[in-house]
Amino acid sequence: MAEEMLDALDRAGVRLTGPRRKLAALIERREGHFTAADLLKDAGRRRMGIGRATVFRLLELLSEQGLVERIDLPDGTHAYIPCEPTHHHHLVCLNCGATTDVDDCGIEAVTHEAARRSGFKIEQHRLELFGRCPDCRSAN
Amino acid sequence: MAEEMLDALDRAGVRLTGPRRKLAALIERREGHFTAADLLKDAGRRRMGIGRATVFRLLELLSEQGLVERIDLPDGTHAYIPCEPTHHHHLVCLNCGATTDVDDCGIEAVTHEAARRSGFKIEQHRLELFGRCPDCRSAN
DNA sequence: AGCACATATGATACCCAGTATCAATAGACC
DNA sequence: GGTCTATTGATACTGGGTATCATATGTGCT
Ligand SMILES: [Zn+2]
Ligand SMILES: [Zn+2]
Ligand SMILES: [Zn+2]
Ligand SMILES: [Zn+2]
Repeated sequence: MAEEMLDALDRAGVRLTGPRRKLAALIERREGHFTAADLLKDAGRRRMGIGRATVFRLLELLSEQGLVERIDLPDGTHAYIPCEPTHHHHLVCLNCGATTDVDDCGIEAVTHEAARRSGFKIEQHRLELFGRCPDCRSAN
Repeated sequence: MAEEMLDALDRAGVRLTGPRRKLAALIERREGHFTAADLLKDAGRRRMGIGRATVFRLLELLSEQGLVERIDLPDGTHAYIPCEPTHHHHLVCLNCGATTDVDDCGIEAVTHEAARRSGFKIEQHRLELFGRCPDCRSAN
C-alpha cells in the first residue's frame, strides 16, 4: 500500500524523495484514522528528522490523488484515512477510530430529489457514518 | 428567528444577556453560511464591544440547541448555518454560500445496509451536498 | 558516473481558529 | 434594591496549518 502511494506520486509527476518514502511507510503502519500530528510524532520517535511542513505537504498531495481522505470527526478535529481513489465514503468507529469503506453509496436518489426541489445543481457530496465497530461493540 | 434563538436559550436555562441578544440579531441578518470571524467582524463594525470568546461561546450554545449547525466546507474551513433543530442536512452553494435544508434524508436504507455488511452499529451520520444555487447557475 | 537545474526540504516565523483564565459586570430572582 | 451566580471581555495561550527561503536532493541529460 505504500507502493500504491509511491506509484501514485510518481504518476502525479512529483519526485519520489526520501521523506515521502518514509512517510508513506509510516502511513502504511497506521490503523484507523490519524492526524497530521500523529504522523509527525511517528516520524519524530524514529528520529527521521522530517519537518512539520513536509508532513502537511505530503498529506495534501496524497489527498489530491485520493489515496488519503481528510475527514472531520464529530469532535471537530481533522483526521486522515488511507483509502482507495474511487468514490466512496467512510464508516468511522467513534471509540477506536477503525474505519471501513462504504463504496456503494446509494444516495444518488437523494441528491436527485434534492436537486429537483431546490433548483441547485449538485456537484459533490460528503457522507460520513459514525458508530461502533464490531470489536468495540462486543468489548462493550 | 432571533426570537427563536432567544427562546431556545431561555428554555436551555441560560441568561438572556445583552451580547447574546445582539449576536442573535446579527445572525438573523446573515445570508448563507458564515464563520465565527464573520460574526465577530459584524459586531466589531458596529462597535458592539463584543469579545471573541463570547462569539464562540454563543455559537456553541446555539449549536447544542440545534439552531445553528457547524459544517465543514470543501476547502476545510468551518462555517455555521442557522437552521431548524430537527434532523436534516444542508445543500450549500459553492459560489455564494446560500444554503437550503434537505429534510428528507433518505439514507436510512444506506446506513442500514452499511451496518449489516460491516457489523458496525451506526450512531450518527453526516451528509452534505455541495453545488450551485439557482441564482449562481443563471448568473453563470 | 557526473552535471545542471528545478523541486523538495526543514527551520523559522507567522497566521488564524478556538480555548483557558480571571477579575469585573450584569442578569435573575427575591 | 440587593444578592448571588452566570456571563463577559481582555489577555494569554494552544494547536493546526501556511509562507518564506536558504540548503539539499531527485531527475534527466550527457
Ligand atoms: Zn472500534
Ligand atoms: Zn457518495
Ligand atoms: Zn449561489
Ligand atoms: Zn440524515
